[in-house]
Amino acid sequence: MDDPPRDDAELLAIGRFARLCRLSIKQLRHYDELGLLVPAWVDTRSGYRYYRPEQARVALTIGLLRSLDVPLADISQLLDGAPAADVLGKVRDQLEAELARRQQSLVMLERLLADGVPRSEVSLVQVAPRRVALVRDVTSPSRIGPATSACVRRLLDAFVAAGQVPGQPIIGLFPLDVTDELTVAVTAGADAPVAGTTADLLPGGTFASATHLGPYGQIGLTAHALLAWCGERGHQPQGSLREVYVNDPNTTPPDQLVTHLMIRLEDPS
Amino acid sequence: MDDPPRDDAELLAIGRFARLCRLSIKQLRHYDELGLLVPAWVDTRSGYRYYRPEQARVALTIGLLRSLDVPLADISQLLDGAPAADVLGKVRDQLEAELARRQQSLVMLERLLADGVPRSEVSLVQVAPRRVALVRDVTSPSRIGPATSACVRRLLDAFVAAGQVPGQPIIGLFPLDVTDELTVAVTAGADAPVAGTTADLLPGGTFASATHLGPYGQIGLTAHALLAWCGERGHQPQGSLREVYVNDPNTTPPDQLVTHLMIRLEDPS
DNA sequence: CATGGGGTCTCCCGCGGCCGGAGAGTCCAG
DNA sequence: CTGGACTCTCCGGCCGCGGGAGACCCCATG
Repeated sequence: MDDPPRDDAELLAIGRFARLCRLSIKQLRHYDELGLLVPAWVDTRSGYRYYRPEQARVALTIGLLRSLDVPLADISQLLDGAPAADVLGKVRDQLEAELARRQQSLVMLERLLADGVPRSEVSLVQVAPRRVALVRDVTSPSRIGPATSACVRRLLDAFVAAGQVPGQPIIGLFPLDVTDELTVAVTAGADAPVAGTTADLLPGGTFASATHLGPYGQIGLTAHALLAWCGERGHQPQGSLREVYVNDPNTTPPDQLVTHLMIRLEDPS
Repeated sequence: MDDPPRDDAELLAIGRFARLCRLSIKQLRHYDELGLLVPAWVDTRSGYRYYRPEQARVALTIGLLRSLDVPLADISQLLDGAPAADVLGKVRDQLEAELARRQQSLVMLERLLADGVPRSEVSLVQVAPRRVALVRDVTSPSRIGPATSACVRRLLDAFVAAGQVPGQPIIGLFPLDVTDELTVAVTAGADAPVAGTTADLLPGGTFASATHLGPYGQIGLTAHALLAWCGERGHQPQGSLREVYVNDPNTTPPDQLVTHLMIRLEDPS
């Protein structure tokens, strides 16, 4: 059992090794426990861990990757010989998504700081059912913006290719329960079917409606105000949130974009 | 004790209320426990929580702030009437710093993906002590880049104001143990004192040296290689990490910036 | 050869913001 | 009265350690 070191002079106790590779003793013990960085020799009697100086490179690499917030599980895979491109690529993609999300958060926070928590005016409107052409995509919460733009492009292209003209402003449909995977759809009025799109019927009924002024990235704030209004009155919103894009974002400055937000309320029956 | 509700019809059990304000039951219970959002009435016999529809606005506000990663403690302060500018301003600053850090991580990850974990060539050099003019600043790890640039500007301005010319390339000094607060310093050779700077003597001795090619933001990778080299050989680095800036970052593309990294090794005595 | 001081061990708790599940009790419609 | 849906509390888990308690160990002195 006892694995006698061939050359004691080379072995470092955990404290010296920790200083050498700028990790804490706690970290080294943790990495040992996980099998990530096992000491070159452990005294079975005292339990003391001893490291070889050559292990410093691995230790420093772990520290480097940790400073980039790479999870220990991924570092473990890397050290076990998994292809760096796969593991780090995945980590990079996650980091990129997270970064985009937090940048959105920052923008929202700025607006909250400037205007406070919004309390938009909400009105009740009656809407008739409407025949529409629909384009759909499944995406993650962080990709809502780009995914919606892409859908709008596909929708408009389909109208152009079919030689038709949208009958009403473009409307986006978004599920209310935002989980990690959601379906976005954009529609435009169309009495005849349009190739490359799905014909659909948007239900009518009583809707609560609020108007958002500003960039699309901050629609969440007005949506919050709208839902708060419904909640206060005990209305249970049904179906998707509708966003009616009044302006063309290509020709309108973001600060002046107008969007109507609408949510169907339960039937009063 | 039992607080009879004046109007039962208005009260919602936790499940309905959760659906109304798009929170999970677990979250609501947690917020109750923290005193963040206390049910309008709790049946003392069964323990059932009942909420009033008007509470939906607060609940949704909590959800909104949480979606921006605002910590519950800060939300709690806000709801207790703390000035939004203070609390949210602090949150925004933290988010901004975190964002900058992660963007650096992303850049580093990209380089790691392209080049793998670096293994720079390291050489031993003898360096003589040197008289320098020094400018110092205390900052956080995420602000190293800007803080160093600012120091360099101050240093050069001081030389200009004193009508002197730096004798050698500018050298940055950085502590090896990066905690949450660190002192950065930049120096340039100066035989005579320069007003607005501190006269200092950089110790000489044996140094391990590696050369970094590329943006300053990725110096950490070469520093890692240098420390790994030292560690493998059991050398205990001493004092600060020196960065010798060979080019002028204002006239050199980031990809072609050359920086010598040097770290003093312990005396062989 | 004892002593002391600094290293090191294991074990447990805590952080933040929940989620998942177990096992028991509650509510309400048929 | 029964059954199914709802709700309760309590416990454990996540991730990557940090802090601290209490016990043991190692080595350089006297």
